[in-house]
Amino acid sequence: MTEPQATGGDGSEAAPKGNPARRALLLDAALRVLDRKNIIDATVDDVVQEAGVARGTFYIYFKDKYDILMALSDRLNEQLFESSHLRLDRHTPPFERIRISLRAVLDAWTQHAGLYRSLTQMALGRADFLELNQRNRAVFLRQIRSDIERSIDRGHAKPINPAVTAKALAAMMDWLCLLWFGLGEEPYPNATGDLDAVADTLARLWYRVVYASDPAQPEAEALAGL
Amino acid sequence: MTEPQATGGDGSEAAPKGNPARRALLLDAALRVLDRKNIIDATVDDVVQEAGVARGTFYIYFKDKYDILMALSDRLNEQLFESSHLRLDRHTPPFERIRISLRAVLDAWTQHAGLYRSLTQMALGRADFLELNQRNRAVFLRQIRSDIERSIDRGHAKPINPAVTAKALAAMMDWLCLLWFGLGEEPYPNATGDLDAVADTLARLWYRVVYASDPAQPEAEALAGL
Amino acid sequence: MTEPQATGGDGSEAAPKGNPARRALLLDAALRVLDRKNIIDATVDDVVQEAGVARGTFYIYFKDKYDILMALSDRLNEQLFESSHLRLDRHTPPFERIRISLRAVLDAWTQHAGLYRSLTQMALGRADFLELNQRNRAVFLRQIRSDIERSIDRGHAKPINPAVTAKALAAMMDWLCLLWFGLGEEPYPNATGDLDAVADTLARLWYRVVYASDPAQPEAEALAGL
Amino acid sequence: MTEPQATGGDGSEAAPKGNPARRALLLDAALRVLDRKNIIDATVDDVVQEAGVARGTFYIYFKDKYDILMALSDRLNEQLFESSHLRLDRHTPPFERIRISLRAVLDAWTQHAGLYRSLTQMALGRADFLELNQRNRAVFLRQIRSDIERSIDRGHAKPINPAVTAKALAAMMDWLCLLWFGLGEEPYPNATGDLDAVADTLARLWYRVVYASDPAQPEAEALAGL
DNA sequence: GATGAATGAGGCTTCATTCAT
DNA sequence: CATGAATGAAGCCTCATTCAT
Repeated sequence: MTEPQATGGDGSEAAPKGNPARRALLLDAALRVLDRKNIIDATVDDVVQEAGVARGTFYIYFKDKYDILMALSDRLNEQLFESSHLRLDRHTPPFERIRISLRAVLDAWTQHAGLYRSLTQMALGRADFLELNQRNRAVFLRQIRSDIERSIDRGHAKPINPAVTAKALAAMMDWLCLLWFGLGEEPYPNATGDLDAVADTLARLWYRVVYASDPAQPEAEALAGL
Repeated sequence: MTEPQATGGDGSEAAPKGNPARRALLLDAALRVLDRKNIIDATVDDVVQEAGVARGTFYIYFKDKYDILMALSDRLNEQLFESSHLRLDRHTPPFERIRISLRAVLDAWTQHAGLYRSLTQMALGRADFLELNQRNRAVFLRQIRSDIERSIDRGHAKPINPAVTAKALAAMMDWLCLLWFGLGEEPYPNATGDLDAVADTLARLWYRVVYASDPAQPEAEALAGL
Repeated sequence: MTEPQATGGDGSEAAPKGNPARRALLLDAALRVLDRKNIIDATVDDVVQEAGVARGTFYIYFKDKYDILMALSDRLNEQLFESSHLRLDRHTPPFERIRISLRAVLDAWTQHAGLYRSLTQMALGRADFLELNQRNRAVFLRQIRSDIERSIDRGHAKPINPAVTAKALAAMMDWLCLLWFGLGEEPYPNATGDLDAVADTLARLWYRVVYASDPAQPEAEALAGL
Repeated sequence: MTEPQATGGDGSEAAPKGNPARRALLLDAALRVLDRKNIIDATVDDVVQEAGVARGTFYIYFKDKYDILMALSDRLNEQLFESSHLRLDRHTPPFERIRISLRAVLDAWTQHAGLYRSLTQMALGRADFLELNQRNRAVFLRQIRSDIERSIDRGHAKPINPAVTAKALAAMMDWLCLLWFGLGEEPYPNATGDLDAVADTLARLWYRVVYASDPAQPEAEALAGL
């Protein structure tokens, strides 16, 4: 199903050549283009016009439009990593932990929907982007899975296959957010103005999956979370 | 983000032109092509070569490659509708109902993964395919949602936003299956040989979401369901 | 400049094969099509759809769309010949003769503008249609020329090259009518509702060319002509 | 027939993209192609082969073959405008004025017959080219008409509808020249070697139309004009 | 480095014409 | 004769990529 590969980006990050400001200019332009168009319809021309540089300049910095998409993905990952210092308190109760994490996911999507949409679209069609996608999800998957395993170990719930469950929950968030932020399909009318409420619902759903019960005092916890 | 649309699928189903057998030949060929390639990389030429007909023949039956993709979607929907006579017994217990339904979903995906993948890819890039996608999901969404609402009404579980929950569960299945069958990413190694086990896990997960508890005697119920 | 020829039509009219009614049906359909479209844009499909017959039927009666255009031209010539019995009285004065003839030309154009337009368009691009066009004009040219020569012989006017003058006058009528009836460019606003007035002006113009003077009592003559 | 109207088409004269020399190369090539073929049969491929450039190059400079035809028309208009400095002396007698003008028209046609032919062919089939054609003729029409009106005002001739007369005379020249130079149909054998004689005849014809008489001393004037 | 004109492969689509039924 | 599906040649046009300045 998949086709030729263009770009690497598998960790062996050689120092990008050329003027870094120019490179950033192109990356930003590409990001704006991807908010308007999807990667399939976007052309190198769209990007250079948006950036206000010449056609050939693009090829100094990037191999093709897929290469710049990879670069955007890499840049986003770096940004997310840097901003993930806001760690959760060791004593935060489980429901809160889930809720806060999911809320952060929703936030990330609101800001990078266009990019995620194009990355997803490419993952559906090319092996290298599928791998990128899998790498990006791997960290979250592992975390979800270990949460589930810990819950089972502690006897909170009857066993459930952690691999399947983790994948299913991750898939749920990915696709729900893609439909919502990437394609404009809100879970319910005007949900976008009410991210907290949706995060709360999703967290409860998630809690039920992991603990096979509702959180102890959901209302209290929810209030405490505000 | 999306561009001008070419193909309709707007319900105005005129009697298809030409020889129905030829039309079917092309549809089947396109289906095989979409198992190998995604819709973006596929060309009209791929389809006519696979079908063994002349270039121009394609355009007797379809407007372009997106039109034949729509037609494949329509045909699949008709097939699914016809084969959905296997209704569930009125007295099937909830967990069993869920498990059997999810198992049917997995089956459908194993057989039509290539088509689903391309339909999804198009939904990410074109408004008309997004609408098609939404129409196709609408029936399932309504059913899931009414199950949840009924469960809440009967006091089985504390209230949870049914709209969000239904969307989330549907999204979960869609994306999990797309990753699995459409992109070869198994939930765990060799999961594909063990669809029943995965269906069981997913059903339990689903049950937990709806009822905030584990099914009474999952093993017994599972046995009874065989 | 010209390209391959398809059709003959050089006088050796073999009896048209097939059902004459069918043939006429196609000719009429083609005529209607040529009122809407020019011959370049018209397709065989347009004609058979207008006629309500199958595609292949066309090729039983005609070689291609140029062949049917030739046939339309031939049919029109036959019709014009048959309806040209209304001969002019031997004693009609010159101005009247001119006026009545030109009026007849205008009438013919109002009725066959679409056909004439397409015939002209083809004459601009293909040698065979140019020849057809020349044959069709030849009769008129000879008549105009002999009128001029007679006028010179009788000493009505100082000599003027009859070949050039005849060609110029014929060209004048052809192109004026093509612009007017074929392309909707009226000589003045609402001229089409007042063909007699235009015919009168053109006749006076024509008279001046041939006789280098105005007709003796144009008003009287005009009245006499009614 | 044509005249100083710099811009054609849509009036939005952005600075033409790309290398002007390349653009001129393509224009020249197209002109040569249009001497051999008419615009209908000509293809973009013909032009690029004649120019010796790649297919895609054409599309940098022109939208399609009709666009380059419009551009050729515009360029010709500019050229004619620049070379129209040779103004007539204020005291040139009427017949001379007419003769010299018509002679100039004949000259223009001898040099640009292929282009005029294709422009005419397009005017028969497309509204935008008809408008272009009308714009190009408008200046001449106005001039002819005002000459006629002036003649009438001065009592040179009995009144004749100036709108119709002007259109008719313009049509006469256009179609005569198109037949002659564009389609090779000479007014009489070897007329092309004797443009002055034809111009003289046409001028006399024209004079008769406007003044309803022959010029005072045609022979003397003609001699003076040589 | 930066430019942007030039390239040409590759896909799309129409439509005249044939031919088996 | 009539049909209309099938054919495939012929043009169109876009866009990723190169390269001389």
